[in-house]
Amino acid sequence: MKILAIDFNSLMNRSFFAIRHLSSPDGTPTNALLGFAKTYQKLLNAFEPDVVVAAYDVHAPTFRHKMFDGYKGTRGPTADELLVQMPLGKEFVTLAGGTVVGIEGYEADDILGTLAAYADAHPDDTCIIATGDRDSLQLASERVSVNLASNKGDILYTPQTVMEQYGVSPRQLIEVKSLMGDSSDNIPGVKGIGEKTALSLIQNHHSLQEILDNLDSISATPRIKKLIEEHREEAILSRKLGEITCNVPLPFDPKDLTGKQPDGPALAAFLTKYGLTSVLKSFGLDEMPAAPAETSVLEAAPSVSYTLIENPDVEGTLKALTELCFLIKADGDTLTQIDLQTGEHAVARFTDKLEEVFAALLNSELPKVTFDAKPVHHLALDRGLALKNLCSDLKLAAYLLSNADKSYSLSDMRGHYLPDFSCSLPEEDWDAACLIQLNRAVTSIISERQMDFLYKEIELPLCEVLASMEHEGFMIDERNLTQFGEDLSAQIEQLKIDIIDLAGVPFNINSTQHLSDVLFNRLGLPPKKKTKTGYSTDAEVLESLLPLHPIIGKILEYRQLSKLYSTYVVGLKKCIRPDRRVHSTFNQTETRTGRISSLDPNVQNIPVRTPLGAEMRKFFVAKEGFTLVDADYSQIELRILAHISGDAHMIKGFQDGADIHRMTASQVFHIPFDEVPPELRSRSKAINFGIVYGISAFSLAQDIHVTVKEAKQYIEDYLNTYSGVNNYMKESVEKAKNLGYVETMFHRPRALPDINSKKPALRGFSERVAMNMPIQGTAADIIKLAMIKVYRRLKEENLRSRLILQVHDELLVEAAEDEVEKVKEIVKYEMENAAKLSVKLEVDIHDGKNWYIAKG
DNA sequence: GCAATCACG
DNA sequence: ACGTACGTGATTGCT
Repeated sequence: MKILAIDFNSLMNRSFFAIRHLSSPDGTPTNALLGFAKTYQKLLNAFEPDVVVAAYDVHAPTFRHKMFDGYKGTRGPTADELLVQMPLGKEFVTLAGGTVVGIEGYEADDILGTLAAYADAHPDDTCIIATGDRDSLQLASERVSVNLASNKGDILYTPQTVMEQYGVSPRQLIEVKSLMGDSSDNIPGVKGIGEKTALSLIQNHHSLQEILDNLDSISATPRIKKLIEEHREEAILSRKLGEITCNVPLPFDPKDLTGKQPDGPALAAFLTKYGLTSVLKSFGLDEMPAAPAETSVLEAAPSVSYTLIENPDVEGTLKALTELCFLIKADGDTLTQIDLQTGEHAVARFTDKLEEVFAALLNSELPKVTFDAKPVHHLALDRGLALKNLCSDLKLAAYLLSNADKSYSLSDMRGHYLPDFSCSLPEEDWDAACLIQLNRAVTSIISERQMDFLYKEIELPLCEVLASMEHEGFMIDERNLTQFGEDLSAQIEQLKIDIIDLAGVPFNINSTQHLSDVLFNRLGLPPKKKTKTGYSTDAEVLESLLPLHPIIGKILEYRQLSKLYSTYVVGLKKCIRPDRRVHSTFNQTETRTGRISSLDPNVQNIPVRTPLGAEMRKFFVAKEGFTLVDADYSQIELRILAHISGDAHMIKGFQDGADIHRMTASQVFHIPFDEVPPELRSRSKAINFGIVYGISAFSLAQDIHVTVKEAKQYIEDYLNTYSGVNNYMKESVEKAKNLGYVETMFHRPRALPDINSKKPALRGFSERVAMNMPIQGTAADIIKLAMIKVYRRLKEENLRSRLILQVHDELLVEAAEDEVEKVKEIVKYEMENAAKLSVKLEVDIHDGKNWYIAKG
């Protein structure tokens, strides 16, 4: 049997960069697909294999890493344009009679290696490896040859040709690489040794091991010997990294592989759909009856002919569909228009009997696709309906794939994922006309990036939970809030009088410029730090000036009270609706880390840290007959750090210790747990926080009021104690530098375009983000999972209690009084079991009639 | 529309 | 030599 083993990613990648931008009429990029299909055809003709296996990577390097090998053009195509085509390439292989295989945790190389090893072990079998990557040359053997695609045409490598070109055997290429390294694969090698030196060393001494064993006697300059000695460990590591794995657990036994004929009609339809007529001909399918009349339309017209039907029969329209791709427009709660894409080139527009259409649409069991589902959930909630079986929300998809954007729109998405989309409808109708195609493109990319779970099991179901929380709202005790405001207002007036009296001149205390003039010019107080526009008057500066003048204390008090008054009393009152509740909006597509944000009003920053501020929470109350249940994760970010770094000391700390900051002080400073002085505990707490944020000695010093030198020493002691944490920090930054992004446990990515910047400030910032985002983001992923589980249980168990709020590590339920114990049990269980980590997740839970009490 | 400040995790 | 903690939103003043 002759096996043709294709490095799918490598050849798709090459085709993508080799062929100028092309796309099918619906705007789907097709250049990589076309190049790959042609290459595939060429390989079939050249080698006439019995079976074809296309192996793909199921690991991180699919995104950005290897992606940019060989990219030298001036235009900046994004990785997304290639990723969209990956599933299409796989579909092509399947239709053309090949077998597609990818294995979690392995790269395509390893699968090719395993197939090569199979051929090596079976005298009747041979294997041809088709790739664009020289790494695979090490696989060449008596019955395995490597067809390397290159700019000068393909070259077929056998052990003889490898020997002729490199002067070493294929297997020895691994030894060569252990010395020279490979920057694209992040294999270090020996710094200072390049290809020439590495080849000559291996030609003379055969293997890395031999060189290391006989370092004194080898034929090399003293400089080279010194380099090898210094980088001995890296070389040994590189030797391991550079060898392709040849024992991957394949999902099939190679001996069972049988040659399959192409599925002619389906292949013809596929190639036609994507406008690949030249490939159609080379497969001899251009005469096939399955090729529909569309061909001519596709090739002739730059814009595809679409139909838009107004107000067709709803039931009849839905009956013909397998998936509902729709957009709903509303003015407040009034429906104004519903668009439904009824085919790749057809849109139905409803403007009449909208309530009926809406109900029919929502009641349908079909999978649903839309852009921005939360408002649709609201429209449904207002009507006692539910949006079921939502399988894609393109706004959420856009956010997951690129969370750096300020806003998301279908038009931007077309520009990015379907760059040449065009159709015969007026441009204002394109949003409704592109849903099917856009959904296909983005869901492909989400799968390629291992983000299916994040998308389908976290963000999509969360959307309904957030809609419900917004719908429920939070009851405000307006009477007592107003009273509190009046008390504040009176105090503020008195403080104003006192301050102006002490200043000796009337001025606007709210103006930092006027205040700065009074403090630093008129009263002659010493300025501490500058802002862009002048001297700073922030709380830190004022506190340092406290002993110098009685006005300072008054200003600090004024600031605190006016913040409470303007933001939390006046601001909050503006948001109270007739149901006596505030209905915040929870934004699911805002943050770079995956957290949600809250606005109008922001219920995630209600005061709590100062005694007076915490009073505010007494006005956030449960309705009649209900109680608030408040649950918060204990130290979730540090627990996640312990888990993802695998640091043994920190994990042990969490297993033994009730008080992690004391535990840290004890472990870092070698003091018995019970004898840690308060000062060291408090410093350790600051270090723990700093570590999570991506620490710098300067900032830590400023935070805990020690010298930078001392802070540096603390960090050093900390990282020596928690060496696993130290390694995690280094690896995360290293990963960011290589891949251009970092990600959470659930594969939520964050791009870091400045990570390799020459500007120290930009680079430093990106490095800190690389350390922090996976931690903060994983915590966000986990609490989102907990919210979904709590929401579902409250619903399934027919409870009247409702989830009403999330504050990053805290959930709040408005619980019916007779359900409180049940609710506490559910919330605690679901939060603690939302994810399985190597340390326990612990939740503190309390209840009370208002938020102040429920906080515990 | 930005800068400064301060509220939260 | 350089400027520093990570992530948000609301208010106020000023250009």
